[in-house]
Amino acid sequence: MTPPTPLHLSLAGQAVDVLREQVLTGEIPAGSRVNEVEVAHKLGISRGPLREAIRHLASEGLLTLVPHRGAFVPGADPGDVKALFELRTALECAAAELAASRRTDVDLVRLHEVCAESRRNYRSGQPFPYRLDLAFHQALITAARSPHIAEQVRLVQQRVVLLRSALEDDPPHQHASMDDHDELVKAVEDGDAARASTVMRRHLSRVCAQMLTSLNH
Amino acid sequence: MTPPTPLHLSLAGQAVDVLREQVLTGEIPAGSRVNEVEVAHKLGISRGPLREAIRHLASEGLLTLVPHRGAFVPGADPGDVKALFELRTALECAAAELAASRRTDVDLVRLHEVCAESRRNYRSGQPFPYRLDLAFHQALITAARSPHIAEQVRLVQQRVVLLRSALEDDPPHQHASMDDHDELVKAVEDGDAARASTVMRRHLSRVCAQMLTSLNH
DNA sequence: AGACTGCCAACTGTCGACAGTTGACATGTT
DNA sequence: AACATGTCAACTGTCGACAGTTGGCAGTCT
Repeated sequence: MTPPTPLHLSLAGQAVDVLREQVLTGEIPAGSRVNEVEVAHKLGISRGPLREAIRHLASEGLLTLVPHRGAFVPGADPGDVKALFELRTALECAAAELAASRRTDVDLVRLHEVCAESRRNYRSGQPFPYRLDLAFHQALITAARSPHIAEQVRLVQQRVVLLRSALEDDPPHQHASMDDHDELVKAVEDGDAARASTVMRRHLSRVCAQMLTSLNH
Repeated sequence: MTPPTPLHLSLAGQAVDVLREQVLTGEIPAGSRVNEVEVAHKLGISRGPLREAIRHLASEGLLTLVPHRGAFVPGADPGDVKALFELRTALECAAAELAASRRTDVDLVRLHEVCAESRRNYRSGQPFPYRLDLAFHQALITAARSPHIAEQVRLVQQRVVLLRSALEDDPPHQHASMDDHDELVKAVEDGDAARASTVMRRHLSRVCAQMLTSLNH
């Protein structure tokens, strides 16, 4: 059924997926080094494709390259966290504004859906899975309909996930986040771009502060 | 004088610089393909480092990769230009806000310097070099002191330069841009973040509209 | 004439091997 | 003992060659 379609991704592409997963889940812990021959052998490929995969992940900020030394999983530096959240705030506030002026009905349905699932999860007493938080922000940038902003948001959120994996998971303040999310959906629903941006900024500033305190134990 | 320092960048790094230059200046025209063996031979290197260079430029948006076909210099699509400027606006408005609240005296000196040179150039009757426009925006993001935002702005501006190289250069509206720049400096000097953001948004919206008209001849 | 089929050259994807550099350990010196 | 120097294994940077895929062209059939 896929005769001409190269169903099999290139080896480099596959390696990117596998490595990204391992880095984001902390399977390859922060600070550790990626040995080319070792990993290539483990993946059953040669060093060429693996190198391309490593460079790709480095361009996404998931690895840091040191000439003649190799690739390392970056750790969490408080100063860098603040700078990263400045970028995230710039991107997601803009996304919130655009979403407020461009959202369709299906976007709103999706946003309400995610919020409802969060509430359900909260009442069940279970810990707040980051999955739901990501789903919310994902739904928002979808509503913004700005492909370049969406791509950058994806990259930044990925780096935030990496930072979180380096933290001993403090359960996120689900209640505060849920309230922020609800308020955001309301602003987007009303088409109030300015309010959406303001709420997003407050939300992210709260999340950032929380991560910084987690960093100092 | 640089005994341990690997003064010579890696071959891949050198190739990145050379290729970036050739792509941005239009020496490799939009739509054309980059033949690996041919270019590698021309640069006197092997295909390995060249491939890494190509992938790197692709991650910067300066090349588009097609599996089993190779790398192409992307052309200018009006819809994409709008989306790109949405990203640029998000980033540079945030930078303008931050600059207004963080700028030091040396930042202000630099900003005034660039504006003054623009006025001098204008009075001399010469065409407005994009160099001065880039210098202004560069000075602004320096004043913002947000490394991640700065990096992303650099990448976006690079793509704008690529778009411009694909256009038959219409001289930019220097007068309007100069006024915008002056107004921006004033807002930054006053520490008025909201105003800086507003002016930047208007400025970029103007520049974007101008590029779109240039696209339709 | 037009459409389909099978071949072919060109190019990308991948591999294994060689060369140069780095950090660490061992040895010698003050 | 602390420091400087020499040596070495491990790893990255680079290269040339092979295999698989793509798009185009010639030839054939309707």
